[in-house]
Amino acid sequence: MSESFDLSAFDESPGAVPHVEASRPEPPYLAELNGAQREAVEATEGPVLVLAGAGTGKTRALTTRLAHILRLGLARPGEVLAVTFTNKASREMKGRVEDLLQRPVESLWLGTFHAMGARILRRHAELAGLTANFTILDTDDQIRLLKQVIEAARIDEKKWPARNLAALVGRWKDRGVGPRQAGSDNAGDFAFGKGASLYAAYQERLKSLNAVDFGDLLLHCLAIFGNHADVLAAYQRRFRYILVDEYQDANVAQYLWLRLLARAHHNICCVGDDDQSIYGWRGAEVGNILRFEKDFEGARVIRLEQNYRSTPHILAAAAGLITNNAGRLGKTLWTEALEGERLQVRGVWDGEAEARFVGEEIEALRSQGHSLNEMVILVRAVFQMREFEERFLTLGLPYRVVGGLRFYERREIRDAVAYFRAVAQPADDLAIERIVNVPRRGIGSTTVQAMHRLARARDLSLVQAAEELVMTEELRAQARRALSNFLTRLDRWRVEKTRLPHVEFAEFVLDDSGYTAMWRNDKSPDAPGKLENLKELVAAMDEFENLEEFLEHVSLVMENEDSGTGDKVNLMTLHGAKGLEFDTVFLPGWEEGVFPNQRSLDEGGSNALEEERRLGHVGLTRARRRIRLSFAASRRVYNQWQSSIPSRFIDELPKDSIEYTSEPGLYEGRRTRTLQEDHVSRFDVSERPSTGRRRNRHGRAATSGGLVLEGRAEVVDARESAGVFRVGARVFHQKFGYGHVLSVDGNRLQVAFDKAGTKRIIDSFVEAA
DNA sequence: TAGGGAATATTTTTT
DNA sequence: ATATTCCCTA
Repeated sequence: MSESFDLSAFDESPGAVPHVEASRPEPPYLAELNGAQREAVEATEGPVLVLAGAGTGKTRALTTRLAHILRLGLARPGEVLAVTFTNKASREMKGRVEDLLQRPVESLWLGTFHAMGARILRRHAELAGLTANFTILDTDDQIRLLKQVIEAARIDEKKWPARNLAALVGRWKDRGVGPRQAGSDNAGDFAFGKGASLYAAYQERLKSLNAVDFGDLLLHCLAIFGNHADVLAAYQRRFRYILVDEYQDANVAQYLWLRLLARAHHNICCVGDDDQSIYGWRGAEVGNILRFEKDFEGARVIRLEQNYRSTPHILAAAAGLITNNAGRLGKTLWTEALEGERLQVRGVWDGEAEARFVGEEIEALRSQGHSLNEMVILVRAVFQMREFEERFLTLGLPYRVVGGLRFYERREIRDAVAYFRAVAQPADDLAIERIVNVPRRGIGSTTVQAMHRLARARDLSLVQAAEELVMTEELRAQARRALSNFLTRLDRWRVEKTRLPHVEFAEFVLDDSGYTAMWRNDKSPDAPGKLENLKELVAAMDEFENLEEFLEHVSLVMENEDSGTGDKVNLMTLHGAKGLEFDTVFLPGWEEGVFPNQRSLDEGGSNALEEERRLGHVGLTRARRRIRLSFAASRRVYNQWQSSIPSRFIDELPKDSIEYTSEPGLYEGRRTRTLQEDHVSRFDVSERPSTGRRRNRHGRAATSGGLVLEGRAEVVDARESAGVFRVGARVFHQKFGYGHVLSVDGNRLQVAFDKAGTKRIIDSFVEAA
């Protein structure tokens, strides 16, 4: 990790590499591979493209290849570059390589594109106009900064929101387009063509803050490689072997980065699956995979098609779906597995019924001895998760949300990190701005604005400006005192940073600033959790050498903590599921508009539809044994009921591999006639007399009382039939937990919650406990 | 300056 | 419907 940059070190001849192991008999790991996998491992020299379908052992081939290269002594660990897209994937790869070699492997260049970009950039920061301790901004900081840039240009931020500009800049960066080239690029339709100049201004601001955003990690590398041939040459010589996972997800910037680095040795091996390209929206170019053979002459293409994961029915379903896409490289997955169950496709009335169905299925499987860890619910979008969470809570079914909001994105963590940044990096205005009045210390927006004005006028950092400001008469006495106190504190922290070990320093700053006290005094129900998270953050710091290393980790790697190790059902998005596998996969919400997602279709046309289909393909191929797919006839969106029609993707699944098990009554007795006929009319809500009433169900029905749903008794839940709660009744609330009713006034309850204090609640938000 | 209340957007996916 | 952000008043 801490090797210093030294050009001469790159030139060591491979003769220094020990060849002892090469003469040994065939390593045992090769025997475990099939022919194609083995070919992918042993073809170490020259460009190789491995087209690997889902479940064909692609990660195994890639990790074995890496281990093989090291074992044969073809390169030393420091001479291999292995890039992945996620931190998880790189952790896994490292672990598996070490398992194969049966020893720890250090100094490999193994990590995400962004982490590797950051590593290179830190060594040459000055070539990009930065210093080595530059800050990596996350999306949130980025948007706040862009907002300032927009306002500085006297553009109405309301008409031209910073997030739109962030998206535009992001797209430029994905394509490797710097602010200069952006001008000639016609995509600059932000604020009447001011996009490119705002982009330039933003880059200037970043430089003056000694900061970069995610895209810059690669873009700056590209610029350095372009302007400093010696630096590029050194890396080209260094990386004797390059391995790339999930190549179909590479954007243009990443592609250019790889192409430059691979130019000396051409020993590049990319593994990918064009059918699993699901990140087009953030700049991934399937085209990269298609042109590999052109870019690297004499490239060898190896196909991995034997699937070790799923049953034939599942593979048939996946194939049936994906063949509807045009322009594939084309692979045919096959398996030796036994036939297994057919896919269950179930139509339900609404989202609630869907959650109920999934819950029942899970409980049934569990009672047959299946582990919850082996079940997953894959949704298209996070908002779909809520219904399942609610259902699982009432059932008492343990679950974990994978992905959700990441640890680092939580407010308390961002605040704490901002404190550390403010101390460690004097020019980090964004960090200062974030914490200057958190907790409240009487430094309000008037004061901050004054700081900004002075900083801009004299080209100072915010802290420098503040230091000047307290010397003047500009602020009122009260504000001046407050600001001066803050500056004194900040100074003190800077001193402590050099004296204390970083963990103690962190504790000290959080306490001394009053930040922990702020949460301790906070009565809200999630305050204790925030304190927990802060503790966790500080504890996590222990694993790092110093504060700087920790800050790097936090911006690039920090993920949400493992949500427990127990036996739990998994809940995640389809995107989040890539690379994972489960015995049982639930695929809810296969309706037009939800999946394929309407917004996605609106933005991207037929390309987007194909990407949605690939997403479906990813979902289906996660399953080893069984799939339960469902769609609802109507769903509550915002506060309105919306009818929906089954996803066109359902029609694309081969009939022989499917079994329909829709809810009784849903098709008015015609449910054996199926989904292949015109489904629009079947789901036209106007045909369903109960619709109007259902619409009321979550609105006024509870108060008007006495509604009887003819023939639909099963959907009337306990809450309504019970009418009102009595004083003293135990109740449960989604957010506040358990409590008892203090008073009742129509549908309004006053509830004393065990943890969250006393609240006034509408009765429909609690349920009997 | 702080705090409450109104107005506003949110719901695609993320390194 | 809910969460955040913004604006106004005390």
